[in-house]
Amino acid sequence: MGSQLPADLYARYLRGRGHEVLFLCATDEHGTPAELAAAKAGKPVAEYCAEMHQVQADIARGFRLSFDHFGRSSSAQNRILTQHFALQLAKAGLIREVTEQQMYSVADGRFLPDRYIEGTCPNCGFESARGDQCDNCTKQLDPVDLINPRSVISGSTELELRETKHLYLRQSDMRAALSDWIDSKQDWPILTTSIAKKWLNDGEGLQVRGITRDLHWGVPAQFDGAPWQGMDGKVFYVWFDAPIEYIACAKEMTDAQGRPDAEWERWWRTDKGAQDVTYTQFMGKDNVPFHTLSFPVTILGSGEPWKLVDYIKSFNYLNYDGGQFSTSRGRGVFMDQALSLLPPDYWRWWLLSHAPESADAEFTWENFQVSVNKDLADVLGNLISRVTKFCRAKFGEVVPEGGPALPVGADFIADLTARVRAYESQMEAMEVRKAAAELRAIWVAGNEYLQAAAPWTAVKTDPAAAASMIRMSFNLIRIYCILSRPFIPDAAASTMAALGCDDWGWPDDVEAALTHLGAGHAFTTPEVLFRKITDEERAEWQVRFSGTRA
RNA sequence: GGGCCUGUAGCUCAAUGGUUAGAGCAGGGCGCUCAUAACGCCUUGGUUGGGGGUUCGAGUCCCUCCGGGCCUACCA
Repeated sequence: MGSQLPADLYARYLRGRGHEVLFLCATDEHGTPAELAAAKAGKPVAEYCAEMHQVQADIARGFRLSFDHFGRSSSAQNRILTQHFALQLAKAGLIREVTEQQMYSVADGRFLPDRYIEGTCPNCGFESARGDQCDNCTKQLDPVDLINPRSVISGSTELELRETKHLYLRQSDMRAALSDWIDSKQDWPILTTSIAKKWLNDGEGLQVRGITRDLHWGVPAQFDGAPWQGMDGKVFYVWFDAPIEYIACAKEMTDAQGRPDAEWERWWRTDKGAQDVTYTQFMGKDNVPFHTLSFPVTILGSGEPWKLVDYIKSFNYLNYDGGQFSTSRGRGVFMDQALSLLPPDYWRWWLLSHAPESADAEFTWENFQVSVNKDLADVLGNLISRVTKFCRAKFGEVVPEGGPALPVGADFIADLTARVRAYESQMEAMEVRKAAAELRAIWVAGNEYLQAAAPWTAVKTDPAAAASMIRMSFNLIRIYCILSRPFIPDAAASTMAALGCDDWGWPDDVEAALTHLGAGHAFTTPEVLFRKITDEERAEWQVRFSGTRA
């Protein structure tokens, strides 16, 4: 959710500005964790993943994520495309077969990744050291170093080294091309490029990497036309097939709609219309290496004209009240629970205005309460309330007529225009926090205006002047709906509906937009747009989601 | 161990090497009465983690120490 919300914000903004947008997201369904979770739930892995996808889809809908398609990496489209890329990479000489020894758990009937093996650290004697590293003394380990090794999955000590064959991607052959490409991206976030450069240059540089695993669940690595033999029962590594799903996802969409391949290819093939596409990816920092290096190797190495990413926006982590979110400990409020407490706009606003762009961010209930109550209820919600209720009381539920067309001077319009342009700049730069701050300042400007104009005073002596002020205030609210829609789509839509308007045209010309709704236009006075979070609720939630110390 | 990020007001965060380090919230004062006990104006508050250096000038660059975080290639 941390990176999906900013992606949704950006997609909605671009649509609002009239751009054609294809916003894709998918569940990554392969890998050891998915297999184990399914086994734990006592379900076939395919069934389990289908259920999980549905859960994620419901959450996405609940948060109003405006995906054009929400795909699955286990789709037939992705299987075909993943195998296609593997074949292309093999033809380009970028894949090699390696036979190696790996730990096999007889009881579990599977090879175990290093992390799934525990034992006593030969260095410090810590009894729960993992196969890759000891959490106690931080020493790097190899599973064969462990004393009394056992499977994390079953606890079985019946482990043995077995020979197994895997495909390796010769990423190192592409090092120079990747390095040039990364260096050309001067405007990427430091977080993105620093992670990429670290992997490119550290130690011996970018290394040949295994792209298959000994699993039952995944895209089969052995298929018709595969130039390698003896890979039965092997699947591609999740991080080989998952990014390819970005592409396959578009085909899932057009297939589902019964539309031709040309319609997804124009987004993805630079020889079929994608040369004017701007491709932006949003992700948490843990995913950066796969998007800056391994996926580009797949794309570039294929020798085919696939669209390469133009901008990668990466985020740090969101922590919960002094520590990490923890599913097992019930620490933290999770996305499905969040929606049962409050509507999506409340969460969107907080999560976006506090997006962990420069450093890890922290969620606290106090901070959340203050943000929602102050920004949404007091500044924006109350502004809409005071304008509509004043109008209803003095002029009825129509935009009033009379007075000057615009009751403000050029300086007011210039100032508001400057703020709108600044907001656009921040949104285009994907500076999420700064955009939120600018939007809030634009809301505040509405309250400042009302205070200075004081239509409640003017109405006593010069009703026409007051009418003009209120008329402009309605138009200000309409502008706020348009500007705010990427952040708080539900509130924007309900307010726009209350205004009896469905023209979401972007206020390129702020002055013109301030007279868009004319006298006589009927409206309905909206109910409380954002209710406040009470101290009692906050206290209760704080306790409910504090978790149990393990 | 190595690499990267980070440390700025009570809290959350800003500040292309360039006036006196700024916002929001919290605190204090005043105003307003249309509004969701809301809004507006003014205001208190800083040895920019410590120390050293470069520079006409350092929150920003360099060194060092301290604290927090991430990564280190079979977790994904």
